[in-house]
Amino acid sequence: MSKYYPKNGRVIFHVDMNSFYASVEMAFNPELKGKPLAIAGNPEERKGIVVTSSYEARKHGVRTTMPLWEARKHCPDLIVMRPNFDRYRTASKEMFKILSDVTEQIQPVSIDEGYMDITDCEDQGTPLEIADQIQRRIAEELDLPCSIGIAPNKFLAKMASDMKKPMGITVLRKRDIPQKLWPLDIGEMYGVGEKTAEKLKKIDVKTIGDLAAHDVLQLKRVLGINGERLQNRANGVDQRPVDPDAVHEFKSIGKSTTLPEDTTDEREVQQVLRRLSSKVADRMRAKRVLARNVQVMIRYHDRKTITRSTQLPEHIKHAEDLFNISVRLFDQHWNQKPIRLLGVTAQDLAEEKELSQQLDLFSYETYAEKENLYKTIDDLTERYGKNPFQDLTSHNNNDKGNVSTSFQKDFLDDYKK
DNA sequence: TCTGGGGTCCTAGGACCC
DNA sequence: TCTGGGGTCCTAGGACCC
Repeated sequence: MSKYYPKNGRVIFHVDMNSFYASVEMAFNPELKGKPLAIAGNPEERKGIVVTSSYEARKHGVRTTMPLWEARKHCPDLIVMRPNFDRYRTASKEMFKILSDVTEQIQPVSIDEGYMDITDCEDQGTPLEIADQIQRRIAEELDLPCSIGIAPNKFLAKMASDMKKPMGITVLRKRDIPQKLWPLDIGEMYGVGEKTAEKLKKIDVKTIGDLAAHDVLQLKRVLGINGERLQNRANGVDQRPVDPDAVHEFKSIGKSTTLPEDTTDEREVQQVLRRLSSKVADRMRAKRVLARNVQVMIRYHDRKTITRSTQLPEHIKHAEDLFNISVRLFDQHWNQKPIRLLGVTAQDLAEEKELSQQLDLFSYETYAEKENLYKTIDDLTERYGKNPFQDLTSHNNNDKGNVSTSFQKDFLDDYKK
């Protein structure tokens, strides 16, 4: 068995759920199986783009980020559903629970994929046997398909899981690279998007193999430090460890929304910023973090997007502080043109417990009060024509979408059937 | 009839300090 | 008389991923 576990190397899995949202809906309602299904936002609110689609829908040309009207043109029988994020989160947790029966060395990357380091799992079988067992359990217990890549590092595992879908298991060893990796179009490579692919094709790098063999100095001139890194990956070199803690280390928490219609109405903007601030604050509280930087995002009618941020003298956590600061940033930078999207993001986060000593001194006091930004609610009322915090409390209660607890139980019961 | 929302990482320039 | 160079912080924006 030990020959499958090289002494001086790692064995990394990349587990990738296949068309995850659509598959969860099919597990939830088996009548949807085999039908062309798309998960999409509401077109009435200008959010009607395809987030995920089933393989049947893809056969007809439906693609992720395609506007719904275009998807329907390709596939008139398309069944369209709004996303049910609570369902997806529940299914995701169950999926990672199955992975954690193999090893604790798991790094979730998103709701539907993660890396595993199974180097020390020799006692559980060969890598292929372990992958097969994981795939079978996820299929049998959750009724969900996944693909698994097996490789000596994260990059190769990621590329491998992409090679056979759905329900594939692909081994990509170093010696397989020339035959399996290098022929692929450069645009297929993880880390190479539209812009980078364009730049690379201009210097005659058309496949991953071309990248592997190209003059590194020219790559660095064209792509900066990323050129060298991408070339290393193309040669199968990637030292990044599987880091189970990475998922807890939040760098930012943001919330943004496309408005139902473009607006220049400052009152409306403030209402939206208030709602966004409140949601961000809710999530900060849930994760017990505070922020020392606030960023607003404004997207205009022509989709030109600006971000403006400010560093604060101390950490904040209250919705009204986020709101005050984002309104101030907005006022300072809005060019008076119609707005399509607004966003509020909390950055430079710190854990509450690490700040608790300082916090004890002023935890009941808001940053706005402390800095005398607005001395009283009356000042605010005067400024905005209305107390902007008035319905903040009721909003918090109404707007959590917290149907989940009993609902998740139902869903799990359904799964266990 | 276009093109969501959640993130991360990197770069580059200016301010400021030594 | 005629301006170096390194380091850090802050801000804005680009690119990428799912």
